[in-house]
Amino acid sequence: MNISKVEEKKQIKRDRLLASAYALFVQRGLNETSINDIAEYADVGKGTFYLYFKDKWDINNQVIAEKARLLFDEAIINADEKRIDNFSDRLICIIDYIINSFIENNDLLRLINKNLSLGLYNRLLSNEYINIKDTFITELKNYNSNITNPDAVFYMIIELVGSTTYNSILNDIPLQIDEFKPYLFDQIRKMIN
Amino acid sequence: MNISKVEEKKQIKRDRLLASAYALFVQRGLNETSINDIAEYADVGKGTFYLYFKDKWDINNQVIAEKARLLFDEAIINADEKRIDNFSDRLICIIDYIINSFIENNDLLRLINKNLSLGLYNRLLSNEYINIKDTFITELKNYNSNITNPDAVFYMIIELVGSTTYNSILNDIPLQIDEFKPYLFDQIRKMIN
Amino acid sequence: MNISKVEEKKQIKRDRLLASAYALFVQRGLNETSINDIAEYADVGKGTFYLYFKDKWDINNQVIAEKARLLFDEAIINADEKRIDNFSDRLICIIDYIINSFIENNDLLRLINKNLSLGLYNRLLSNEYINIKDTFITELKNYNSNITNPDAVFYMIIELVGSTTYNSILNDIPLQIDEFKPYLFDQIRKMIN
Amino acid sequence: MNISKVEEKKQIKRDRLLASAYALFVQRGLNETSINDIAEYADVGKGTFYLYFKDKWDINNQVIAEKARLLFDEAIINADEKRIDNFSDRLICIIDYIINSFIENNDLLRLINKNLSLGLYNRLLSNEYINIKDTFITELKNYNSNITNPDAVFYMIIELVGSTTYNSILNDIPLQIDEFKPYLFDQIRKMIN
DNA sequence: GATGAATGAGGATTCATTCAT
DNA sequence: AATGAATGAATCCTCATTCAT
Repeated sequence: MNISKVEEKKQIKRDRLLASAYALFVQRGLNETSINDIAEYADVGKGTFYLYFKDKWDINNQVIAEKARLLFDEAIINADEKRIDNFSDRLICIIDYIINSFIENNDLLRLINKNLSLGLYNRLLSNEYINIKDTFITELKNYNSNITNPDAVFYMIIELVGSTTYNSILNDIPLQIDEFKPYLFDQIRKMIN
Repeated sequence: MNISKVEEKKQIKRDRLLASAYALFVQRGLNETSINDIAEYADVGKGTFYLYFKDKWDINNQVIAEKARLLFDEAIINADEKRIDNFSDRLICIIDYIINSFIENNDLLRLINKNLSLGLYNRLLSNEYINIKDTFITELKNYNSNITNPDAVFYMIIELVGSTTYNSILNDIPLQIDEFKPYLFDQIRKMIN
Repeated sequence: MNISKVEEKKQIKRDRLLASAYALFVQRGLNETSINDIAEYADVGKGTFYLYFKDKWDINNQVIAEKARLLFDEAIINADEKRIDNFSDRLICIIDYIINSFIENNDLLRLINKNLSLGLYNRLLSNEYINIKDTFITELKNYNSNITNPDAVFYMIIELVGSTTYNSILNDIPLQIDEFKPYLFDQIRKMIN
Repeated sequence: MNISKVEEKKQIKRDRLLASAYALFVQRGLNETSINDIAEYADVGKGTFYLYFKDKWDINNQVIAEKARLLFDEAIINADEKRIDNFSDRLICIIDYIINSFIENNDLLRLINKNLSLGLYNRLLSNEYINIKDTFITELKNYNSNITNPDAVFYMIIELVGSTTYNSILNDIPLQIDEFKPYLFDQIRKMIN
């Protein structure tokens, strides 16, 4: 069909721009990347950029959103495949998968960690496909009915993992990630028990 | 003496520039503030800026360092005055003081949170006057000899507090800071016990 | 017939583009209107514009020509209907009609006044349907055979009316148009007598 | 003196930019001249332009204002030197001087005629040094006390001269300027009598 | 004939940095 | 030491125009 062919081409351009932006943001950082750079690297006209994105921050958000969603999806699928019944084990499994992905892809860690704004962050956690937060909270309540505020627990886990793994993976602070993981997971188990 | 008078004048210029930078960074953010802006707001020649600072990032680090050190100092002095013997209570007291300062001064919270790079961060924790980290670790060991890695605990506490309070104070997420505090402090006590 | 239907459709597109250009030129001015704007406002593809017009200045001229011709035609028809025999009265009547139209439609006044180039101007005065200038000159000669150069008189009248009414209508300078008219008409009568 | 030397240098840059803008506007027109062009032609850094002018329209207005004022001043000085007592002769003398200047400098005519906005126009007529309009009106009243509205007469003369000479000088329409002058001056005399 | 995606030339503007005074 | 005029690289963004569908 004609229409789909045009749409397909558009999708390709858009994808090329996203990939280009990802590569450059990761390489040099957002501030040091110009729209010119992105278009050039994507082998696309400068004006084409503006057909798909408003500005640098727009494409940055979309890049992160896409990458982060992909990562979450994979982590959950992986946990599903392992058919772990116990909630706390399942949670650790998901977190472990994400941490391992970051270990293998430091650039992604850097990008997500540096640029995740609150708005984007919340959109990610409750997107149309998988409402991560609600699922977690429901499951946590079943698992441990003593917890007075599952919401608070959820956020503390997210923030604790997010902020500590960054320095552990990239700078071995306070410990190398492999050594740090036991302490982190131990802490998480304490939080939900 | 003449020399001291000159030194004094220089100090005044430097302080004016730091104050100006703080005001503008807080108001518009680092990216949207130019060196021209800083010099103008400080009522100082544009060239004068370069006599005291290398570039925008240099003055930014110095601004944050100064403000953060001041805050830590106050927090510790305050705890000292209260003569709390119990380690965990003392720790909570210090953290509470810092959180309360952030509640009263959201701009400072925003500035520190957004711009605290690892290098600066570590310099702050172990500056010449007060080695916060070492003091903490020594005291923690005395308090609970079962803890295998006090370093890891220290970092987890720092990161947990840093990342959760930001959203709690500014966006009431997951809860208003006053409601969130009990959960946070509870968590910290768990960590060191 | 098919052919006429196609022609009709083409005419509709062309008219839509002209109307769109008129609206936008009047609203924002020529410089601030892009071809994209015109096509979009006309609800027509961007490429379609180029099937009917060469560029912005082309459509601008056509817009003005159309609007101005319409105005002249109306003014003359109106004078004809009134069956005024006396030449000077008839002339004033025509001018008065045009001024009144401008009073009611300031946008048109602005558009014509700002963009009337000499070439366009002369084309208007001597278009295929009504040769305004020649008619005037012939009638003027009959009316007052003492006038040595009717051409010069014609131009002076045209220019005097054109330039003074603009500021009078839009800015009340030197007077409101209603107060200014007597002086202007008086002057015109002097010119042809 | 130091200060005056710096100020002098600044004045030179500003003048170079004005001269450059004049040359280019006259040559290619305002729309076809970029700020880059102006700076380059003035042999000045691109950024320097912005130290002295806001944008293209700003410098354009200043160019015209300067040139027009110069012209008026010259015309009046010239008339003063001739010591013509009779008001109508003096007026014609001034207008004649201006027209002759335009004949010798068509570029100036084009520039002023195309870009004289109302605001600028009024500022010119009543600048701090010579209030042309007020002087005219006072003198006209003395000359002919029968005139009911000298203001209206003044404007009509200005507009008539301005608009007819443009086409006469540049396009010989309706007549060459030398042939046209008698008709124009005759008309002006009629207006004030 | 109609469309609108793609392009890249071109223009406006900002700003870090230098340097003569 | 202090200044601020001068600079031009760098960047953003618009828009006329083309051309494949």
